[in-house]
Amino acid sequence: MKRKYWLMKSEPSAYSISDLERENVTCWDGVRNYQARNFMRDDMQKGDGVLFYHSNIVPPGIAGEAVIAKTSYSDYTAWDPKDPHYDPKSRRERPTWFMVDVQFVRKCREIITLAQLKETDGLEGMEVVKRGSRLSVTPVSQEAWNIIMRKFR
DNA sequence: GCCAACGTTGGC
DNA sequence: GCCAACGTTGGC
Repeated sequence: MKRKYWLMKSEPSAYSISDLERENVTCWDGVRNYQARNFMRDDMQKGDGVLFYHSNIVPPGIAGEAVIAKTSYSDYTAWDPKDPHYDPKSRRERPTWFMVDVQFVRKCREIITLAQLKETDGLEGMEVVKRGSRLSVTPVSQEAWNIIMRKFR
């Protein structure tokens, strides 16, 4: 299957690119949005490229590159009443929420800021540059990926 | 801290 | 099934 590309948001106060660098691999738990879940559950394949995006910080932007290390499986944090993302709707026999494993590839030398992304020709179609975009997992086109990879240098 | 945008919930 | 109220996200 052809390699696909994604942008995944995280608040660095909760989990940053440096946390991923230290851990190497992490499970992307806590996603509680159906559209984002569907992308993870149905479309992500091992080896897909990931833009690791820092949200809710100044400045927001792409902080590094990662790769999908494991396809989706049940997000067990939904079953834990003590977890902040606990969801009683999700049953073990019929899980509502899913996660994937994400592996560190590299950090950006400098954050590629949202402002820069908005100014870059060819990235107009990216979800993250659109006004009011809140989806935490979004597909990235091959073209957009290539443009952004050039900015990593 | 503010608030626009958006998703979810629940009464009807 | 509609839609107002509410909660969350996330840029600024």
